[in-house]
Amino acid sequence: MPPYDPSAFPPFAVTVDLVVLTVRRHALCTLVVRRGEEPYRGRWALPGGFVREDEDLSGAAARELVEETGLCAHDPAAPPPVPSNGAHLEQLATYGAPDRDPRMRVVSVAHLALAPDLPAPRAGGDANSARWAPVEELLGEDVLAGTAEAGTALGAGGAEGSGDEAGGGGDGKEGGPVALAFDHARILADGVERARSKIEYSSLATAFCPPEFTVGELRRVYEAVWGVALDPRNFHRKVTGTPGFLVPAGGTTTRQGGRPAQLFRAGGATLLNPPMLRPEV
Amino acid sequence: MPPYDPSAFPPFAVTVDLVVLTVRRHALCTLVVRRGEEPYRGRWALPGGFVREDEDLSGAAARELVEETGLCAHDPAAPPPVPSNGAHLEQLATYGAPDRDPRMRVVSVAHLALAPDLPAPRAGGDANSARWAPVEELLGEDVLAGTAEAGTALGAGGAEGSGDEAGGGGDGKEGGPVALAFDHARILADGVERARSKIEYSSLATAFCPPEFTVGELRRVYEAVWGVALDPRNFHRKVTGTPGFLVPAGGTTTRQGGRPAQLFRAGGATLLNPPMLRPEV
DNA sequence: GCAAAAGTGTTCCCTTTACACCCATGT
DNA sequence: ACATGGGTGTAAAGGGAACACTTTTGC
Repeated sequence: MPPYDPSAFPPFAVTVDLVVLTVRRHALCTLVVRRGEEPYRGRWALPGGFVREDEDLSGAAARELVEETGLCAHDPAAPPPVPSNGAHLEQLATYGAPDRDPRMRVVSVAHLALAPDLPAPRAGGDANSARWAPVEELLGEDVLAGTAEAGTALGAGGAEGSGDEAGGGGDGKEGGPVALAFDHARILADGVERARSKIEYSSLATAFCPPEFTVGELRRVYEAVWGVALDPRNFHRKVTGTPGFLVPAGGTTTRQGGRPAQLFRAGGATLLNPPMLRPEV
Repeated sequence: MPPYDPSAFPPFAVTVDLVVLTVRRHALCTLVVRRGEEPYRGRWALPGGFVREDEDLSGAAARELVEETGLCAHDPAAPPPVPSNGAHLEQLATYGAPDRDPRMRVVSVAHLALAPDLPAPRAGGDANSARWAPVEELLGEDVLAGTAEAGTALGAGGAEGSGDEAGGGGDGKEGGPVALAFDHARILADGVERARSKIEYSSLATAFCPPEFTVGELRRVYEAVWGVALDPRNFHRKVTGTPGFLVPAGGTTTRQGGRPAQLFRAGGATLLNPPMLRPEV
């Protein structure tokens, strides 16, 4: 290791970028903000910002998350003072290619946040400069589920919510798949992949749900994130039979129509054993 | 996002640290180097160094790995020019607490490398300033396998290699578990945990083996990394029955004693499906 | 012959899967 | 009545754990 001479190492800017995922209208969505400056002015980007002098990395990520969404994140590795309101936050990966930002050398520590469906994004003052975008749109995921059949089970093509939302689809600049700024498409893809694999063996899928939820709602989270259709009967048996995954909350709800469903809260277990199995292909 | 004013963000030093793991004498070991300067002068630390101005993060990690071990790493995400000789290299996590280095603000992007057993570490010139240390020693892992029974299945207590090695055990300064410099114990623990879980569902365990190896040698890798004893018969059936995991290399060897064993090479598969199951408790 | 490591066959059991069937509500 | 989603029962198929048994070397 070379000696630590303050003039012997190149200075870097360090930022945190956030992949904030949620499930809206049966589709996996991520929070993007419109860039106001060059480069990539007008393009969508992941929210993020500089790490401050006195701040650790997860602290910076939690601060950005609050600023962008109002969510108080729960980072299992963070010290107690951070209040939790259900959102999950974890470090994803770090991106530092020399040319990833044309202006200077920037190393970005990306974080992954999972949140329940929120009313509407509140950007820094400007309302239409932030939106929840389906990841399928941003990544051009024709391969989201492999086959066309799975496409009928979920997403914009399904029967449940094709009505457009104000400010949602018609997003101005680009037509077709929207290209994210910088290397943010790569970061988003890595975050989505992490979420997809992590709900297999952990109870993290509950982070997409409100505090109380039904088995059916949890199943629809898995279906949206994985892009598959799951057998409701076997899913019910599986999740209720895994100790510590779900605890009954007492009430029932009929908000999905049909027979009233039991309400559950997330149990204490974080690791699922045996794991949920993601269908092949 | 605030505007990019070069004077508006605090400058950071960015380093890469390496968790280089290997299996020696049936124990999981990591490469540590003796620090020559303050702070932590004389203490063991993970190898690492500054990221250069024109270098990306995986490039810096690969360079450090060559400098410390002579290994040419294979990073699946890296561009072609990097030659592979069997070692595996991947990004682990990034550590950036404001006080992790008392002298300045340093963000370290830790990488995990898995290597076959090497003759001897070659530090930057100095021979006894680098060594392979059993992770058990560095982490005080009484909980390595949970029960005492598993301890008999492997490690220094086993029957196969209790003879001491020159320069190995008696390491000077500290008595008992050696405390690593900085937050390197945390980084090492994260790297070990990553390796332990990743060999479950990927073919990465072969990165600990020489180019040609037997099923028994591969099994001893799993036993050393997990700290458990595995049934040789079921293990054999499992790995030879997983398509793409192993391909016959043609010859046999008797270097382990007993009946000659078939030699294999790592197959093309990187993901194991179904995964290897780590015994509970 | 005996010890040691490599392989094969077989049995038991648990999980997953597929699907028939019943339950409780809204319209 | 009927559509919709919630929940239970059950039988077939697949994979893992445990272990008896055979094979091939060195001493």
